[in-house]
Amino acid sequence: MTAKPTPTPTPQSSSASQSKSASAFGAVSASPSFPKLEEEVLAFWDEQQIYEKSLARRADAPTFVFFEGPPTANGMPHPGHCLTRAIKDVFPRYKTMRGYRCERKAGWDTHGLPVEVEVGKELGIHSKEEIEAYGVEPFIQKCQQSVWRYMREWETLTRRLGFWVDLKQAYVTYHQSYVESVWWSLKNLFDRGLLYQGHKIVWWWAQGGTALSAGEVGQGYREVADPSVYVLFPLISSEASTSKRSLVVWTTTPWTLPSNMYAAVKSDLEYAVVEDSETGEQLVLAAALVETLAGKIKRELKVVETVSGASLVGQRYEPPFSDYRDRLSDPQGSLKTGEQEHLYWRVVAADFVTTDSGSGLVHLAPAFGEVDYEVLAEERLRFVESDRPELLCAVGPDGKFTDEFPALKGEWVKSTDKTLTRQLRDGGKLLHQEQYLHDYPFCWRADDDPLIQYPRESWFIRTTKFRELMLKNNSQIGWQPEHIRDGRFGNFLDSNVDWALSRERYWGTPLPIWVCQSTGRMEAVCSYDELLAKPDVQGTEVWDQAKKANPELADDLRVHKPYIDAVTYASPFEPGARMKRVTEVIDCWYDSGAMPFAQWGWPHQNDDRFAEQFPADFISEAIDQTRGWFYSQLAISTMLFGEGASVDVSDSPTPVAKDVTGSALTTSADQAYPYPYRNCIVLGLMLSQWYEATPKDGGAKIIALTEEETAEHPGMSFTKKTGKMSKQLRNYRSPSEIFDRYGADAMRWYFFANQAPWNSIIYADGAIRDSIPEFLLRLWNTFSFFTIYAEIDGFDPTTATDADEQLSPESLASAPTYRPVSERSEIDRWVISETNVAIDVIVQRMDSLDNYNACQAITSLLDGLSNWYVRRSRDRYWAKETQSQDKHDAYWTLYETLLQLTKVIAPFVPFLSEKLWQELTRPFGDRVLKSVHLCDYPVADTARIDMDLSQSMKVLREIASLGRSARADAKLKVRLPLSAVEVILTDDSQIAWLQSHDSLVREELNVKNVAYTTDGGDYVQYSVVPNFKRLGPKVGKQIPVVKKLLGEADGNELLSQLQSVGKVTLSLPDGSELELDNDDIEVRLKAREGWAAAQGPSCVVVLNTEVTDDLRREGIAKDLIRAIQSQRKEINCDYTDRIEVGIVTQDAETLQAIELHRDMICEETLAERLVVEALPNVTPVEIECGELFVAKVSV
RNA sequence: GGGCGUGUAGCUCAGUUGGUUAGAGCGCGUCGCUGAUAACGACGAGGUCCCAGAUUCGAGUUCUGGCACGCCCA
Repeated sequence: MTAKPTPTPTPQSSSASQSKSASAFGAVSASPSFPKLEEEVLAFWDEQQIYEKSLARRADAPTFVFFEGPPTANGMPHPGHCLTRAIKDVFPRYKTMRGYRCERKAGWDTHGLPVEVEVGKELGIHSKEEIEAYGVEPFIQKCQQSVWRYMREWETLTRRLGFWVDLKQAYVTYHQSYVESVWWSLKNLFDRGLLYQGHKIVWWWAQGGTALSAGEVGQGYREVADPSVYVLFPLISSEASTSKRSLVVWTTTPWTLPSNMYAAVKSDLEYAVVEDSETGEQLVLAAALVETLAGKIKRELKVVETVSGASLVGQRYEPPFSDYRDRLSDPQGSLKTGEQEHLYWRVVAADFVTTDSGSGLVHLAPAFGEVDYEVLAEERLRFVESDRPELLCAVGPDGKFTDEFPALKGEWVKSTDKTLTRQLRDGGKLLHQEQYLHDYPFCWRADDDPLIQYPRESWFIRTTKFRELMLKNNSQIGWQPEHIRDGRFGNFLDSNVDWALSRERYWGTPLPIWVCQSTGRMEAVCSYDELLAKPDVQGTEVWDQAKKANPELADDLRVHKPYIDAVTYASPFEPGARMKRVTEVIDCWYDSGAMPFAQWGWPHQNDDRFAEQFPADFISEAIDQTRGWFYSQLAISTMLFGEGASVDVSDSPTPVAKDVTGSALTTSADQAYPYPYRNCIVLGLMLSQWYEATPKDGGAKIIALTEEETAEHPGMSFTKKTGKMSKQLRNYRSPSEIFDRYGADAMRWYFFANQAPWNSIIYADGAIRDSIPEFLLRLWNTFSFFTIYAEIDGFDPTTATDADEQLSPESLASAPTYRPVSERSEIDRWVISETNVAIDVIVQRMDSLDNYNACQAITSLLDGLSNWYVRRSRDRYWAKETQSQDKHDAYWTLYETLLQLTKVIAPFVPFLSEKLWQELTRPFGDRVLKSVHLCDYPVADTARIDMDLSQSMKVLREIASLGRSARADAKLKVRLPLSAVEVILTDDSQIAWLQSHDSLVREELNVKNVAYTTDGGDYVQYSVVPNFKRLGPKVGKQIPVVKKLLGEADGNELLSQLQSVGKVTLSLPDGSELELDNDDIEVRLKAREGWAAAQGPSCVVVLNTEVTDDLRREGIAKDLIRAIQSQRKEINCDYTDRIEVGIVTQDAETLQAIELHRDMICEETLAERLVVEALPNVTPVEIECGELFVAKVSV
């Protein structure tokens, strides 16, 4: 093994001969503060407008279209938002470097109930009445202001994370131009007959006076105990003789009983008439539930007869509360068949009735249940139009009983269960009562308010008409992961129902429909100007006055409530009548879905921008957006621009949008599917991981985010938890704190490199911290190593006079010291080959939107560079001769590789890469691009890829690894030289190459000689196994036999047969013979017992364990060198400081070692003098064999 | 109740078209290195691939049925 030379040259020669470039790279901190570095980079980007420049460079390039799904800036961002924004950043950055123009327009979702709730909290008000009392005008003004409250937080996060997006040009959903785009689209739908009004049973927040979307309802489910009552509905018998008989009807919502209309059975279910042993009454219920009920009421129920459900249908009963019956007197109506039937209080058939719980008879109050309502709808169809049953509803929109149920008028229904139950009991109509645990929705913003189902008049979009088109669209979208297409999203589209569009709220896009106050006929309006152009417009002064009173008022508010409601005009449908707007605003999901065109204010403006920026090539959000933004976008775009849209338009009887605006609507219908986004990465949800302890005194829970933090609470026992991030629990670190502690790159890298993005990610604080040494610091160390020696040796890349502004590898070739790669050493060619292989993989993966595997390739490249290339090349940088070609090669190779790597990682860790770029290109000054983000992404140079070399090096690394393993087993430390190792391989294909490049192995393993052979009979046992992949298809069922035969045969024998004849022949039990060639079988090695050996997949490494005196003394010398080097550091020697060394020892062999290896010791440690006595005025350190004195020599 | 997804080492996760020795990082243990050093490296231990069936010469991978968890919807 060659001695490890010291860093050279001397300080004098260094500064003298290389003064020009010696400071070229500058000093690099060994332990950088990444957060601080990132702040500097941010300032640099701002100052130099790098983002703007990166776009400008691609002004004429093909587009890569990205849509920003607008976040609702209605709360503080948490780590989950960082993931979304990081993914949204990495691909546009990558595509930009790959030569595309990728604009990134930010956007904000500003409308909706969440904002209203937030403002309500601030004002201390809750219900719609309170808002009305406060005043709609000041209320929506507050809403508009509130939206900006968290915006700064979001902008700070966005910037600090390095998410490049144009915040200055952000689209905002309440802006007039945006609202008018939405109006245009709604008018289009209206004119095509796709907007209609209907009844809908909705989940209703009575206190807030609004319906909640399915998503909102879903957020509020929690388990509660509700009363479960079995109520008797006495049947009205036509035969007076039969004894009293009642239906047993079950419900968990007693408050709906006053509005009862029917009782439902299932036709094909068996029902039993039983006699109550106690009262003698006859009860009707599902036969399957008789025993259960008997158990509950602890009475015997004797079955009198059984009947089918169908036979019960049509029987009439007395409703549990008689108010309606008293008032309506149990009317009859004419069926379409001509017969008469009672409108209410009959048994009807319904498929949803089960015997899972209850009694098999279900109370129907169609006002308060969607399925109940459907039954009513069917019933109505049986009657002639003038005689249909009305919807009975004794509850007002405020959730309180109305005049229809005078007994409890004005009472909040959910608190009347007890009273009602008592009344039933008093009336002898309550058979049984118990508590029932089930999930029930509450208002997600007002925890204490249970929701009720309630009928509302609502506007719908006929999306069901577009189901097939949406599915077709969906089928063409590149979903990541793919199962979204046919799974969650596909199923959702499959079961599409019409979009309930309207909201009876205040802060939202107003529904642009005006109604004739006389005829009720309607028309839609697509812009404010169109409205103003209507005949005899009145009411605009309301806005004018508000603006006059408060000039600060945003002009955008004029298209909002209440101002827009004041605007009326003359009805085109009847002379003298006025047109007045409907009162509703729309679902803010519609706003977000309109974003592809509304962000440009299209079609009222920006035809060209829209044409160019639609559809998107790439969008990404978390999986909760499946029914949100992913759907709203797809639905709206399909309806407006999809196949057949223009046909619908031309068929429309009323003037359509394109005539009003002059914009061509049909551009889209020509475009190919898919709409409106081609690719979508669906991110998993982010969970948190933390440690939790509950104090014994029952105080508040203590939350620790890392294991270390738990130590701050001695005596507490913490349990590790994984779950949702919770604002209340504060079980996650705020993004800004993460940035301050670890930096944005650390977080980004963790997100990109640790799991496929669609998995739910468990955010663990420690995991982000860990990504620093794993990747960032390792890269930094490699870079720092380079600068230290480049500095010392005065490596000057600017001698490449033709270097281009991106320092591409080709252009560096102009340097006089630059040799073609093919002429450089194996290890240089290897690392360059590996780099190009990695680039090839990374580009492929990133083009497929696969950041995870791209990062894997980066990690393994960095590992090769740091743990093999640099480690094995250190001697070359330390070599004395500063101008040797080998040294030049080493620098150029490392420099190039670092440059390439810097570009490769730029989209992932934009800060660190920027810093590296600045440092690496510093010698070139203004000749190179200011930012790595302005560079082109590297492209693999296939000419530099050498797969054979790559394969051989892999074996070499395996040999080194096995050698170390064998040393460890034999307890022979690496510092002790050994005379030889023998490497036994299965075949000779790589021996020649290995032999000619064995210095790496000799150095790595600290051995004098390496021998390679395929003939290792003494050391190893051979065994032969089938190559299943190849033989499987060939011999099929014989495989187990072949395997057995090969296993039983003598491996060494088979091998020699194979080597001499090129094949082996097996005699199978069935008498046939099977010939196997080299590729059909696989030779395996196993080290024999008794040798210091280790085996790997392709070879066995055997150590010669004989330690001669010479070897032992050399080992001692190396131990001494180590001790001296360590002491050099201890006394703060500079790299090039000279020292003198004294060693005091009684050990004769150590003294011999010193004499024998004096030169090597001095050379390696830069010792000018080495004596075997104490040095005066120097504090000694203990070493194994005595005392060591090291002192700096003053110059 | 329905849909979708997940289940692999102590932890967090990979695992391409089925191929017989299931991988990485962290953590742990042992050792090494000591001028890339508040770092780093090597080696090692650690697995019933959730369970049960089926298909197949061969299943972590395909199919069926369970179980557990998560999300979405009722």
